[in-house]
Amino acid sequence: MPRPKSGPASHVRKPARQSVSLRSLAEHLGLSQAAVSLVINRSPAAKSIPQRTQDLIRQAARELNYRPNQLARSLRQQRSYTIGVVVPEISEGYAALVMSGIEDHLLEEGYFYFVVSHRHRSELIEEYPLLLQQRAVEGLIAVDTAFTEGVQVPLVAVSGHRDVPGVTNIVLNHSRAAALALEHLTKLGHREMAFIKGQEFSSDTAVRWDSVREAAEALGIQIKECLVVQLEGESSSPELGYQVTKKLLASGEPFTGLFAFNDISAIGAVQALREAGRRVPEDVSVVGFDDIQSAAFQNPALTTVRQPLREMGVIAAETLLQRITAPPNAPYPKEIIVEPSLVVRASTTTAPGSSRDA
Amino acid sequence: MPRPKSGPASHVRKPARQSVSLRSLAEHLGLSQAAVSLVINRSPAAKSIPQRTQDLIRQAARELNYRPNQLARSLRQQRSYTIGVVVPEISEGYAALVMSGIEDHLLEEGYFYFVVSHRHRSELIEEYPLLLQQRAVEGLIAVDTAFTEGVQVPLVAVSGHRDVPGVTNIVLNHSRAAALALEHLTKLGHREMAFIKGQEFSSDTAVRWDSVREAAEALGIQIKECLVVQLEGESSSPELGYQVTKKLLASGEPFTGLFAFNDISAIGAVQALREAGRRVPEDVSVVGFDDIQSAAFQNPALTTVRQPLREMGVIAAETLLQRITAPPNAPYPKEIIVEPSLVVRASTTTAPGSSRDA
DNA sequence: ATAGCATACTAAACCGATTTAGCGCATACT
DNA sequence: AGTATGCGCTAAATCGGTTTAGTATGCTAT
Repeated sequence: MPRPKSGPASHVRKPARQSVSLRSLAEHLGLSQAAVSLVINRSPAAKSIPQRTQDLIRQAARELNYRPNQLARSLRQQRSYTIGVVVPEISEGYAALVMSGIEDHLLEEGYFYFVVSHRHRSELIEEYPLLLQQRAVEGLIAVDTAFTEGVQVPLVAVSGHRDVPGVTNIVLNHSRAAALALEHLTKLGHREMAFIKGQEFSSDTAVRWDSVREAAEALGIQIKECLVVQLEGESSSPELGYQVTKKLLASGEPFTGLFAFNDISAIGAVQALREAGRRVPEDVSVVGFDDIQSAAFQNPALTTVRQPLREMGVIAAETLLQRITAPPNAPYPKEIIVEPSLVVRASTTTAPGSSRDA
Repeated sequence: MPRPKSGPASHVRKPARQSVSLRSLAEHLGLSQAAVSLVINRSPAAKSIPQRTQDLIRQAARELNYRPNQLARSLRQQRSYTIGVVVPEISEGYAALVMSGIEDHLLEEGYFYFVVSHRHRSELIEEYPLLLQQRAVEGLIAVDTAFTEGVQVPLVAVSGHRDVPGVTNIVLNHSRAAALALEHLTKLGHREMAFIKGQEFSSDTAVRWDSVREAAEALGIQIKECLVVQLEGESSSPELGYQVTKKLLASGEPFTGLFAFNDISAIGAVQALREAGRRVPEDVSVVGFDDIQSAAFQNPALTTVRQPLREMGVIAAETLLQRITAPPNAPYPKEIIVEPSLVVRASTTTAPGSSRDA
């Protein structure tokens, strides 16, 4: 249970009182706490305090190395300058990239953030937003995670939520993403295509699959049921893609193109294909999704549909801070759509025999 | 400047007062705040309060969905149950693995943590520990980051610090790590070896290099200056390893084994070798370092010296919490050594011609 | 002379909890 | 009768700041 223990361990140590408090600083100066506080915060109310006194106060603060306690300040001001970030896991790949975008913007603006990962355990998904709000976060960013209720602060979701009032969704243009991948493969002459769907619990799975079907239809490609597999399990290792690709191969149904749910599974797929004696890309072209850092350094380098993950993190942070500082009933965006792009690398090429066919 | 703006934006919204406070709950019950607090926290002092009243209090708390404000609690108790984690960057690979270990243990124990990344900018390395302490963190974990001063709370460093009083270092047994790699290569018959050293700023660079030299000497291997290159630049992309390996190849000096500073650079190295027409592992065996998740899914799968990064994160968190709850002047470990292991995969094999030679 | 005003501050409330000392009453004991 | 003990609570201090209302003083204007 992730809950502060009321009486932890044997020795609860009383940490040394903060060395220099506002009170001690004020006493040192022979002034009131109020005066010191006003000056230090450059409050407009300090305008009647003469420059000389202000200088003395600031100098003393510097010399004694005074640093106001943020806990106290937050309590009084009802502003914590803190937000909560909820991710499925702190993985290589997806979450790390989004987080680095979030961090960039937040820290620049003077906010700090808590990170929690729920590893798809539903009791944690319920509990964490509450725990974070107890810690006075001013807003939440959910990465690929859907909350059902209990969120009273502004919430921005990076791919995950649907139409819940109060949340701003940052979503990829999935139609375009699917079209990019399938157009690329068809242009290369591929007709027999296999697909790896995402796990049931991943919020992108359904939308993405719908988009794939639409794009396929638009391009006149028929999707064969036996060439569709679905990732299972919570790990984020290529192992999952490896497993389902074996299934795909076992079906005996021929295919020359493979569109994976993400780069991680594409990497596993490549391995399985190779073990089965299929060369990538000569025999099978593989397209991944996300463009995580290591996609470019696979062998062969992975062709993939790029999600601007870092930017999505930045946008999430920006939007959240805007919502936090906006007046209570101000309108806010329900959805922000970001565009994918196709990154063509070495894992795709013309379909076997297609140059003759054409 | 990462510093809270005193008057941010135009509309500073006064967030809705916390819906139900201790005060309102107590009023609702017609009891004092003290009584309610004692019962809710299961304080021993509540023993004189009859069960019936306790039940009423707890029931009301549940019904009104009372959740104590942690800010207020922390201020009063001088315990924030919060720690700060400082990393060079929120990358795929190293930091992500360590962080996931840290998170695992911390959240289990009811602690939350702030993450900050400094991207090797020295003013941030100085500023962040102070900023975190202003936010009342009870301890710090520094990942591959050396603080010079200003840390007044327990500090645990995961590879990075040296001999500073007050810090617990979690360090890899570098001698053993170097020995593992070089013994493996020599057993495979390699004599001509190239090395990629870490960046100047990486705290592991120096120790690791010393260990490599010692191990080489012990094995009777001569290290040629022209076969030693050093990573440069702050990015954590394989690009860096790619660049320096080109230099290595340009020197014209022959080599059949390559020991890289980390997996990321090893991946770049493989790419450079392959572009130069050298097959891996047939012509050159490559050993990486770290065993990041994607190492296993490279092609060829990377042989590497594994650092137990996740475990190091767990140990760091455990040690830190122990130090936090220990009495003020209790002794604490200065150094905790963790053991590397060699993970043999497909990027190393017997040296060209060595089977005939033997 | 005195109202009016600016200057240079301070007192005290407040944020939302925790925690110590102690009060009033009933019962038990000496 | 007087004192001790236990019960069932409460008052009030406290954590370390922020912020509003106000006070004392001196000066100017009428």
